[in-house]
Amino acid sequence: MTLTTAEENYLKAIYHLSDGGTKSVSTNDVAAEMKTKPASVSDMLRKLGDKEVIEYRKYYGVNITEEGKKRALTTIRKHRLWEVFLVDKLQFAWDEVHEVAEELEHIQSPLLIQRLDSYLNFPKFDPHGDPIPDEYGDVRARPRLALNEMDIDQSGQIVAVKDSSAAFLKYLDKVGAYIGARIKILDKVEFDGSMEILVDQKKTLFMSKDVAANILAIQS
Amino acid sequence: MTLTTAEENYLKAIYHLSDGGTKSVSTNDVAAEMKTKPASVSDMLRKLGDKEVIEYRKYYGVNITEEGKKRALTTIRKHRLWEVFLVDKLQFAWDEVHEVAEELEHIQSPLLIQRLDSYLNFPKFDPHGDPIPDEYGDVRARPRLALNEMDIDQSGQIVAVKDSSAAFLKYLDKVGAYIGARIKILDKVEFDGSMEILVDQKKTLFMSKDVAANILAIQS
DNA sequence: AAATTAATTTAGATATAGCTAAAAATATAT
DNA sequence: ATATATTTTTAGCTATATCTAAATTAATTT
Repeated sequence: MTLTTAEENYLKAIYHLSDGGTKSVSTNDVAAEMKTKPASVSDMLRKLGDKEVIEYRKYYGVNITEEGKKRALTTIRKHRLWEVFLVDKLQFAWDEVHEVAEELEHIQSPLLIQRLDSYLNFPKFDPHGDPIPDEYGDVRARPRLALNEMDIDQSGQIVAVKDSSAAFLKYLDKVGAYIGARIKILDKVEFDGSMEILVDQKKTLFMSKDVAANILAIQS
Repeated sequence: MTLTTAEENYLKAIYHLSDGGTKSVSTNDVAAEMKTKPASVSDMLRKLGDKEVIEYRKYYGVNITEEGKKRALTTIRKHRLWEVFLVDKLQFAWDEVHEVAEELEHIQSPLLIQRLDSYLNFPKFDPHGDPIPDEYGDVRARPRLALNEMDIDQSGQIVAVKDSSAAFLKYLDKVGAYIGARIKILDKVEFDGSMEILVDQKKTLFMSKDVAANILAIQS
């Protein structure tokens, strides 16, 4: 059973909204995520239900099935591998890759993805720090915490952002923070939660608690 | 004015059938090329005419416009660059790339193509030996001749095939001929036109005139 | 428990891209 | 010049994916 591009996009949205299939999702939430109307969503849910990638009970929202989860993870895997390709090989900035990857993820060729994975050296994370599911849909997430949750003198590496709006990504770029940067917490101001952070052992950065809360790191 | 994937495919077919825009093309020919019905083609020609990429006079076939030529060449450029990527970087065989490139060519991102071109070192020919149009649609074809048109003792390099059916490509692979192979004509049999050819200064190949006529080379 | 509000579905549109069958236009043969 | 054959177009239908407006169901108040 093949899915159209539109169906794949809906399924991916449902997978994300359901936190990886752990909770059910409402028609309205899907409509908001897909930037479309609830009426269009109802139609699509019926179709996805017929194809047995979701379980659909009218008026009571949807749950993703095991088959649906597998399909969604394949699409996510393809999206993230293409993002790695664009950044590592074609010198795209990490805030420029999303739209193109959104198109590339729908190319149908298991061989292509297998070869791409190998060509990129089997990366485990995309340029935003999100984990890349393996061929079987297994994901190894690493424990991440926001910078404002780290203590003074702790060191680590930036691996992701919570807010991936273009505005925020541009700001990070400007101040010299990036995915992969090694960081150390130099100081935390009790009063407002703002922080002083050492980046790559040379640059010192001041940031508000709001900014710090949107940057995720792994400890080292 | 953007074209849909289907429109891009029709335009590409019309470009090829018209020999690069030098002659007009009939509805029936387009239908045969696109493996669809003439009725469907009529509809599409009206649409492409409205978008001014072809000039369409009912019952008298179509001519591609300058704008249409530019669009078709962009699609061809993308297709061929992706083919180079698949063969050079992802170890695809040259007879496996067509279908995937047929999908990849529709990805919309001028930046992507510019970067891909640079990443591949601005290749001038695809893995089948066909020329890759530059950003402005310029194509530099090199004079090619079929092996059966070459004389004894002439040397050259295989750059393309006329018959690119899977069967023929597989046969070439099997006997050790490939795009890029250096060749030398050792002997030609008057009686049936069959030939003896030295490949890469080591392997000797016997081939019928029919096979030789389907392999194109440049002289050196 | 009835009324109101919110969420969701259905009904009836539109646009794209295809199809078949019938009609119309062009080309060819007698 | 007329008849026949070929080519092409039109008309009307199907499927996907969207929409708006109306109807229905579920949830919340009073």
